[in-house]
Amino acid sequence: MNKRPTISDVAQAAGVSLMSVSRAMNNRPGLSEETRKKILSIADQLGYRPSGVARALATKRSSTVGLMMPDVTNPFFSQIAKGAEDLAYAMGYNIFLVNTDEDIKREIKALHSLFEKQVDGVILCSPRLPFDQLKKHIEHFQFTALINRELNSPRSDCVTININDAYGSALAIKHFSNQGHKKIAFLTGPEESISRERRLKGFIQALETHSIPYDENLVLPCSPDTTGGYHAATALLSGRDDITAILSFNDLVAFGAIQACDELGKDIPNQVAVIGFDDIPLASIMKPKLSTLRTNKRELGHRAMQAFRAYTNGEENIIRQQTLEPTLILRESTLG
Amino acid sequence: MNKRPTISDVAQAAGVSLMSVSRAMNNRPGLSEETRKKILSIADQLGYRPSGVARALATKRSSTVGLMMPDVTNPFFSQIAKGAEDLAYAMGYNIFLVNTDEDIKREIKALHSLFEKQVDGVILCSPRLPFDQLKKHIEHFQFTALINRELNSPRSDCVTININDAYGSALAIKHFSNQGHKKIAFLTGPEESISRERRLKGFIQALETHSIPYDENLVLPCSPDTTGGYHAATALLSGRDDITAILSFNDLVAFGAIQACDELGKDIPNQVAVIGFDDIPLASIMKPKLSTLRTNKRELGHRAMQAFRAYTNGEENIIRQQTLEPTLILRESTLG
DNA sequence: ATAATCTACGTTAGCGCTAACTTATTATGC
DNA sequence: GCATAATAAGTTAGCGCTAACGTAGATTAT
Repeated sequence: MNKRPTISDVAQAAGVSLMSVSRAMNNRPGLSEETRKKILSIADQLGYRPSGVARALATKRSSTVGLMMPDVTNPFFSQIAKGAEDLAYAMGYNIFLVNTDEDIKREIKALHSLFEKQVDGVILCSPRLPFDQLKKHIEHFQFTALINRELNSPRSDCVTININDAYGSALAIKHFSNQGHKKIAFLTGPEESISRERRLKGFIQALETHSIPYDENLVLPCSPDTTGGYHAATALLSGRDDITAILSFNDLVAFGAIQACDELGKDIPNQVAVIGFDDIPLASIMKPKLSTLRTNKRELGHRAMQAFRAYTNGEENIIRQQTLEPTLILRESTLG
Repeated sequence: MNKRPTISDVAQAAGVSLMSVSRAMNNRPGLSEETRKKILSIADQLGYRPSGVARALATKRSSTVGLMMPDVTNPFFSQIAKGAEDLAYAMGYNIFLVNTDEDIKREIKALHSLFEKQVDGVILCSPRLPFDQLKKHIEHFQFTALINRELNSPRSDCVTININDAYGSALAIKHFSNQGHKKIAFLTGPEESISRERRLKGFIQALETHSIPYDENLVLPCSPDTTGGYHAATALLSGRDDITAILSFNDLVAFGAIQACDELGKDIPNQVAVIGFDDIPLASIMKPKLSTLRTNKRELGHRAMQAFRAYTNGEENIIRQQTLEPTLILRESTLG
């Protein structure tokens, strides 16, 4: 690795001042076409690329965005990452990816590290941080997009983008009810999850709407993966035949539940109907094909970056609270 | 957002010089415990966090690594990302994630942007770039880990980490052969893929080893997802019953192939046996549970960061060419 | 013809930090 | 008790870039 050429190397080679090179590289006015071309050609020859670090220090803009999420490995989040990165790429921004593993301590460290890196904005997916702390951190960043989390006090530099979780639950219960289900279980995902809370609220309310009595024994928390769904469903369904429908925190949990049903000899959908959440790519490949509440995950990431772009462009009418509506996709894991 | 406090703000508030603050923040010698504590407490009070940008400019180290991959959405790559990010986190590094969408132009732009951001090293997953260009880019970086790609000319600042693809194919063919299969198809994945090439080579050689004639009509490229597998398998299997085994480029392709078999009324594994590649989390959830060549994806990312750490620590004996061996996991999609 | 404006540059200072050197003070050796 | 060394600081310069301002010469206005 040779020494990296700097702007002065280019300036010297071209026989011009630093500023002329800077202007040429940034495509700014104040140069004749001739000089500009000469500088750019020499820069190219030398393999010169401006130092983003020096530029960031001088301009106080790093062209960098932080993306914090529990786990990229989870299809839900990797899709968000993709949606965000796609637009970031188009904007000439780079993305810092940080996983938190649902660990609050790690979340705090992640926020600190992003702050030190002087990102121009952050996208925080499902932050678990208590409200007060979260708020304090947000204040440090120039711009924040909160995915899957509300903010009670509106800020001009913070946008929230949420799935309408309660509505999703309602859609599922409505369908279950229409199909005549009375004993509907809910595998809720992790107890600290915000989505869980909202979905549970929607679940309970929808039951009421459809005059189905709420039985708290049918509501079980679980880890948000196949194992969690498997264990929870096994615990729930063993030795009883009255539960005929399961709403699951996400598709992975649903898969786990289906596996449990399988082992317990319960036919899906005839003995137990299952609805998932997310519609990950494999939902339509599984057997039975999974009925699920589809959410546009790419769109979540995309919207976050769009809001960031709007904010940095100084646009006025940024929608501070955005909600994406899930849609119920009926496949083979439900009746009808 | 208030103005971010700088090192001078802390120095002034503490009544010490800049260097004392710097030393305190970096935990360097040359300070009494008393002063150190005072400085740290004042820094904390002010909410001071050193500017990574300024530090990077001064030290020429950004504590940042670039991670380039075709698509985070693909479970194979997201696991690599996780493995890398985990160790990066432990090292106090941040990761720039860049997707290339298998697009060479985008790959080049990604490398440029990472170079501008002055990453301390890059991890390149399955780069599609022609060899000469790739080499030229690598020379610009202080350290490069190549995942899923070889480098003919060894460099002290470049490590390659590969799956033993040919061996994987061989394991699959051996098993198929032991089960009496004679007509074995291979859905190879994208034609430009390096893995495809290596697996195909292993496939052909293994056939020879087991005295099975090679029939190029049984080898079909496909996009590396369920759709690709579905279409390829449909094209391959329609109107013929002689093909009894399919090796698939990855698990998604295998799922697609299984779906195709399903629709063609072919029983798995009795009429057609299927082996995938990767062992993504859902492979053991699918019905039938997928037999597959497991590769430790987390380990790939982890090793890349380990090599980076070793390199930056100035360690001598870094293994420049690492190979991970796949293992054949037999489940329900194969006989036996 | 002279002032006013514009074009195409150049100069200077500073972004926030640290490496490398310098200085004052205290501890140690003989 | 005095030289020597160690400790705990401080000072200076510079990392590579750009914002802001400066300037010479050409162009336009009056």
